[in-house]
Amino acid sequence: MTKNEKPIHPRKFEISRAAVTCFLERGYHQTGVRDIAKQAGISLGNLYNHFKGKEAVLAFIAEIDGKELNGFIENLAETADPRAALEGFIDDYAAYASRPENALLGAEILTEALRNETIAEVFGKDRRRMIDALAGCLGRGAKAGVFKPLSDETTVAWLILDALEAQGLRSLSNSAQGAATLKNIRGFLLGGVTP
Amino acid sequence: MTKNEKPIHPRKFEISRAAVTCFLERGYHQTGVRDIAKQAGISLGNLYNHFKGKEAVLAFIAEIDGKELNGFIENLAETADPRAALEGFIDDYAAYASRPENALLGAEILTEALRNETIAEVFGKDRRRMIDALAGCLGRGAKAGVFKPLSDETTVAWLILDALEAQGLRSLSNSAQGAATLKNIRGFLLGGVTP
DNA sequence: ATGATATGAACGAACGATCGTTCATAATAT
DNA sequence: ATATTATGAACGATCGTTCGTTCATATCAT
Repeated sequence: MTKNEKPIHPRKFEISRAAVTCFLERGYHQTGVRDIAKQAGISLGNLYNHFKGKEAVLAFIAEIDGKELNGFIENLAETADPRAALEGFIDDYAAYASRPENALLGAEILTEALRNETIAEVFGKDRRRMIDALAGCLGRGAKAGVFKPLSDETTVAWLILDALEAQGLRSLSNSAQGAATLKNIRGFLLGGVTP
Repeated sequence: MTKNEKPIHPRKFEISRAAVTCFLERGYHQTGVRDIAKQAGISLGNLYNHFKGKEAVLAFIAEIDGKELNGFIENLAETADPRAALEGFIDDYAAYASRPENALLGAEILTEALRNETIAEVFGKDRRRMIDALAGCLGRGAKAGVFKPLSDETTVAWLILDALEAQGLRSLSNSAQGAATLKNIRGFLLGGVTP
């Protein structure tokens, strides 16, 4: 299934990178296809040779973005010590979520996903996998006795993700004292799972 | 300051209610002024007799929305027992945040606030007041010994708000088992502040 | 090697629709 | 009569998309 697809044209990535730049600057709906083409340095018509339309560009971006989560998923699954895995995840994902591109683009994709089923599907897929990996880590930790038993690991996993992402979004305007705040969030979350 | 302003024309509220309906259905940027006027049952031109423009409509909505938080703020400030205040807040705000109008409109306003300074200001004001009230509640509780001392009450206040709002947003697509999930969130949050 | 044919990337004019806003004017109320 | 409230045509701009076309390169037959 991974080999019978023809390789993706490099231009497609160039266009999607240009689109990201535009979406970050002005937002998805405020960005026109002409803006993307201009930013990519190509013609309007050529953009449509690589993408079915504007929505397809966002879907492609969301897909790439989703794949970026694989690193987190692997770390959660492969780190033997659940506590080390969780602490590592919190730090790494906090750093990821507070990078302006990720924070802004994530918000953009999330709000679009609220009304766009296509985007919702692409967006939700890897995200769901990450929640499962995080919940799995919590479950293993509870079984090993390093975490307190939780009645619903998935809910706590979402809560952790929510806290980190919301903080990342907030750090856009409050660029100061992000590190101190993160330390407090980390402390609260870890305190909540420690027996 | 509250009396030297002329009373707000009832039509203005009608228009803003119509706009809310449209924004919920299609989103802010996807909604045209004609949509709002039609939904309100008035002419296009007349809308501009009551609002300076489209953005002013959203700002008005954000302002009204912000005032809706006053009830929560008062409860947090006036309830003598900090624990009762916090528990009441979690339940009430969870119910508030999971109502589709509030969840969707909140997301809409938040993303717009990311790039629109006018909206950001209107949106952030009462929100900041609520965080302060919540943090104050946590502080009083810690002093009274019913909560554990927190190194930064404001950060925990944001975390509580984030968890409830994100869950509200999630309940839009996952309309089932919202009550059970909320109970788990509540448990985790309360566990985190209990000595 | 040479010419014929096929491929697909690139272009930008043009389309119809819709956008937010303005404005001259009509209706209504005081 | 004088404001106030209402109307919808009209404006210029921009929207996402389609279209016919060009052109360099690749494939193939001879």
